[in-house]
Amino acid sequence: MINQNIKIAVDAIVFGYEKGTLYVLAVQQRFGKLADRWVLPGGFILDDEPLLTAVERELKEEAGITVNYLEQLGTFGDNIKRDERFRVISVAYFALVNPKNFVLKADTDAKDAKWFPIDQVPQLGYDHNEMVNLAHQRLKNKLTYQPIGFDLLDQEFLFSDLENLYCSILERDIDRRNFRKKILSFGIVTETDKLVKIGASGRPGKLFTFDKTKYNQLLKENFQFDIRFA
Amino acid sequence: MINQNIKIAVDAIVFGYEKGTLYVLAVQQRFGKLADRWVLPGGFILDDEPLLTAVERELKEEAGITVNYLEQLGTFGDNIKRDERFRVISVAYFALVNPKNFVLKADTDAKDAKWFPIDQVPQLGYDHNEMVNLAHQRLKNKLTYQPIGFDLLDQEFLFSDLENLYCSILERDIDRRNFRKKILSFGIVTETDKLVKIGASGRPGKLFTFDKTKYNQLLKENFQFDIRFA
DNA sequence: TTAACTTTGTGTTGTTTTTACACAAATTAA
DNA sequence: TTAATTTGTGTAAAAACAACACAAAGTTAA
Repeated sequence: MINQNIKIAVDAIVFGYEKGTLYVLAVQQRFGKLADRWVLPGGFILDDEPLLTAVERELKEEAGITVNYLEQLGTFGDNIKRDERFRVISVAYFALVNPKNFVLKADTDAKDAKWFPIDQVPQLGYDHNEMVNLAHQRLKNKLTYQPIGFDLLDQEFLFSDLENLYCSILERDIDRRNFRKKILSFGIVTETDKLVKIGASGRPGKLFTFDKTKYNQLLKENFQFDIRFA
Repeated sequence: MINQNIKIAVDAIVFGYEKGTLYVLAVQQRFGKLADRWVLPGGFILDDEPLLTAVERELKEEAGITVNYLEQLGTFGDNIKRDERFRVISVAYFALVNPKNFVLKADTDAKDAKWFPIDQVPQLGYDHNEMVNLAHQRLKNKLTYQPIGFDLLDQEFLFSDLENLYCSILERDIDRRNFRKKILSFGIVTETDKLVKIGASGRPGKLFTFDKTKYNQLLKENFQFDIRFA
């Protein structure tokens, strides 16, 4: 008989983006050893609950959000002292959401839920800073070879929004003309006929949308999304 | 108090390569519900044992091997009926080894250990075929952006060995001249002064080695290994 | 109402990278 | 010695990338 005193949790690194800043979601613990401490949203899974379901449930419970994109990041379990009673192994998930779509609300276990700019994330409990770093890396990489940036934006966006998102997350300058040319060449972003003026001043721009159906179709024909430039 | 009746296991998808064929390691179970069934090497982790250590231990115990490359692949846990007594969540690891370096020997739990050509893997127990598929995909992808092919070859190899490895694993033709030019341009493969004749006939070729130190150094200078062509 | 400012939108050219392609040299087997 | 096999090498055309500037549409302030 196997004698194992280990419990399984899930945690989520949820990224949000707004006006040139990348944010990470953290919640403040209400109970336990680390009460008041900021940690990633997450918690123990139920015996009959799939991992993904558990993450979605916790995000709903602790912050009141439903994400646009969710994938497994990795499993962490060698920080054996998370709880005194047993070892905890945590499966971390990488998630993207548009913060505008939700008002954060801490429901049950969490005292508070809050967006932290990625460069101002406080010291989190457990090994959660490590998870954030890994997820941040994943985000940067993935942005260049998968069209996940759209999951951080409104459904309709200005080309400059997309460009700024890439600039700020990848932390480098991008040539506006080359960027636009490249993205449009893929044929997965379509122009609507809506003109819109956003900020204070300047020429109004057209709104664009990401055509997911087209993208999935192209994938079958061996299309490879790829944005990498100086 | 958390009441969770779940156990944690690790499993490894170990790839080996020899003469144009990619192999996966499987072991035959000796005990339990699935006795005689082929499965991936793996098993339950100990309470105080890091995940990586557990995989290495199982590989040693069940097949007598030590791998060249090992990284986490993903965590599987939604196939709730692996064991009747409890749910099992398994952290799968991706591993590479040069089969020539070992004679497989099934030690404790395993009745037998065997290399299966990737396209002749039998139906494995649990969700192990799914893991193999995911790992196979990972191998193909990773081969193009990380120099992991060398972990499947002898320390000294012919350029044609490397080329054949890429051809056969990626299942496509490669232009010999362009491939060589590209790889050599990275400066991470060095030519030894050894000439060697391998097969039956043909002009002897020089042996090459992968310069890992040089590679690590280049990484710090933002070098990006990348092999993708028609 | 005009001038200054801000943001969107658009093409071309030079440079680099990728692709396609063929033949001589060294060896073995017949 | 001839045929077969494998290694080793360069060039030219095509495609992709990088660099770059100015007009159009709107707002704000003098």
